[in-house]
Amino acid sequence: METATREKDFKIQKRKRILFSALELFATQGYDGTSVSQIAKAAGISKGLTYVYFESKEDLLLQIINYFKAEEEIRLASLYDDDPNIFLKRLIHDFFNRLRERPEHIKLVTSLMLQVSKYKFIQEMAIDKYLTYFQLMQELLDKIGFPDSRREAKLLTAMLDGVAIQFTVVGEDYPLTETEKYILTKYVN
Amino acid sequence: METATREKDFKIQKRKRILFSALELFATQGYDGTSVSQIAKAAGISKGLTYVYFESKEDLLLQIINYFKAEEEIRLASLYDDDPNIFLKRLIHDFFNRLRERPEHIKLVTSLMLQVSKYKFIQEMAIDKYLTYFQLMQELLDKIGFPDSRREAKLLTAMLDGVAIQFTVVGEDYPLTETEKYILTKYVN
Amino acid sequence: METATREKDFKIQKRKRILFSALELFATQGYDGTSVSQIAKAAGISKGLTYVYFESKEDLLLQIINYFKAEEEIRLASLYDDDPNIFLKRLIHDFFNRLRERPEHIKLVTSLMLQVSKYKFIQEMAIDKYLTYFQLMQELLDKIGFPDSRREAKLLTAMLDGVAIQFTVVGEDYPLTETEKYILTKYVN
Amino acid sequence: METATREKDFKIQKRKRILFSALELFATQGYDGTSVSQIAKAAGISKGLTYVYFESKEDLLLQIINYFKAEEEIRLASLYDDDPNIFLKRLIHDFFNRLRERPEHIKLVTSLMLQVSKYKFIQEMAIDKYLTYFQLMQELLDKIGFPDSRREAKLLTAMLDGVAIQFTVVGEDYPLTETEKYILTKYVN
DNA sequence: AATGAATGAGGATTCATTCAT
DNA sequence: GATGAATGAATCCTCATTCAT
Repeated sequence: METATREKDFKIQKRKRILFSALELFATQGYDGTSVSQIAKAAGISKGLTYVYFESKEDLLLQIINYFKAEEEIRLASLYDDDPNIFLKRLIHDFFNRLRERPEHIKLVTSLMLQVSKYKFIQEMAIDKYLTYFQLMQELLDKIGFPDSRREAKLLTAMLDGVAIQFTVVGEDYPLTETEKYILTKYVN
Repeated sequence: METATREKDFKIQKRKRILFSALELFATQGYDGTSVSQIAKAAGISKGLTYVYFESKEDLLLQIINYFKAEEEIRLASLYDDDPNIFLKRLIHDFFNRLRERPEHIKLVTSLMLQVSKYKFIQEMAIDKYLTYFQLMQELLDKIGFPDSRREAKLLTAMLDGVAIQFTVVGEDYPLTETEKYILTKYVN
Repeated sequence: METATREKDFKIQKRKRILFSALELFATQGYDGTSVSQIAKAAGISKGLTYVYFESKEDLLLQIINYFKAEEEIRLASLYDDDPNIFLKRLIHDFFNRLRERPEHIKLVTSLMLQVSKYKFIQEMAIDKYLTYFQLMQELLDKIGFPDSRREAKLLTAMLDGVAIQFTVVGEDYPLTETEKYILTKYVN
Repeated sequence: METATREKDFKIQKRKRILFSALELFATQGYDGTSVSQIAKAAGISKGLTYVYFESKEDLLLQIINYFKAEEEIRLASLYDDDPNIFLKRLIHDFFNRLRERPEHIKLVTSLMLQVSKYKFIQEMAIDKYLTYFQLMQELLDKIGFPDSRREAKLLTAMLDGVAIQFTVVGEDYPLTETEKYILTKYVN
């Protein structure tokens, strides 16, 4: 039993190595610009083994998206607070934090949103993500007392997406912290 | 003379057909996800002819970017007004208008910004575009009397980029006109 | 009539320009390594016009070979002398002279000899050339009084082909004149 | 261990099959006149596999040349003898032997010498080969007691190159053995 | 006569995927 | 489980040749 568990863990670790290698490469070179060989090499395994863990290159992308979804659910739960001001503040802070620490994640999701027609699961993910955040933001802004919460939520979510793009373009020079603070002063009491 | 001119026009038209076919495909499928054959077919010509008008697939992308640049220069000039309120209003209106009428243009530019490392000319274009708009917006907001024009310009430009992404995701359902009006009320007197 | 003649001359001149351009390029880059566009550009005409003067790329090669044959016939006639010593001396001198002045001609013929299987007319040319020179040399060496004229003719012709190759490899540094003299001392009284 | 070794051998064998297929085709059709597909088919493998063993078509040619170099070094060493007469005799005999048994090898090297400008490694090979043989021959002729060893070495090496060309042209009918004997009587005691 | 636009086959190369070991 | 050899379709691009002007 013990051994079986350790082996299973081992398998899960390897799966993750492949997944994250793919994630990083997809984010920097694009899905079509990345080959399975590159992914395997980055993960330190053979090309063939990739197909033991994932059905295809497309499946790899699907699983990355699934990973994003699962991670997001956990993240959202961990950020929750009854006080809408605190919750919103945390949401915004978390966005900037990920931009600092896992820029590839946000970069990849953002660019996938622009390739919505490639696969159906991309479109679903994109719409799902859009709706989730939009509704959440609206609710929070509403509770906080914004007069036009619906429109404001739209702007706020757009703003965050836009910051991700600008950060990608400008890189290190982009004043993430400053922008974060400025947005907070506008939306959070 | 007449004939020569007509022929030249014909050539220019064909060049544009190829350019726009490529533009549309690059915007929807990505640069790497689009083959030269697809471009040629969309333009109604043979694969080989593409290479009479453009040196390579990369050159095609470069020429699209050059076209964007030239078009933008003209557009900016035509939108200019001494009154910063009017100028800004026009800028914002024009952005939404293009989103309505030439969504591929904005989609492509936006997605290229996320692939900044692919070619040097993409990076240059991205940084150039970012700086140009940021500075212009800041100047206008400054004249209009915004207290923190620098930070506000950053938000405004980010917001517009973000709207483009959301419009791509949601499509027809996205309330472009409403969002435009709402942004105008916030930034223009 | 006058005009017609001049026009005909003009045509012949243009034909020659194409032929020589092809000859030079075939010699330096090889037949397969040379494109019809390159030939046309080198001749200062359009691609299409090439096909007015020559049926195909293959035909161009065939005509070059025909040109070589015709030129050779004239050359041989002009070198003829009743005295075998003088005739042989002239033959050898002429070979070295062409190597100095028209290295491409010899280079091309030599390399075609190594591609004998490509087209039948290449093989015919090669065998014809080989036999012609071999028989001529043998006859002369015989008259001069060489004991084993047949074998010696074989060596002498091989020697000349080999000098062409070595000259191609070494270039300017190769002592053409010295080698010529040395060969003459061995074979001509 | 056993299995691994056998597999490695298998790989080396396959590599050699590709190399020799290319060698033969390059020799008969020229480098530019030969496609990678043809090579693959001749080697009994798929086009794609060629690129597992060789980086490119150019690399294939380079490796052929490297193979020639290595083989030549071994050959020269095995032919060596303190007696210059014996050494020279063996050198000449070996040349004719290869012409009989591996005509493609000599044909390819000879035709590459005429395409010296194509790749730098061709030029290097050609000059290296020329100098090596020229110096070796001169030294031997010198020891044997030829009065003008330098010039004579030049002629002898040229002669051999020329014989290769003539053999290519004439084929089976060319009297290799007779020519070999005749050359030997002239240069070896 | 002369051009060069246009075509489609073919060339070198890459790549997702499979499979024997 | 793990490898990487092997395949063949697809990619970018070139080129001989044709044809409308």
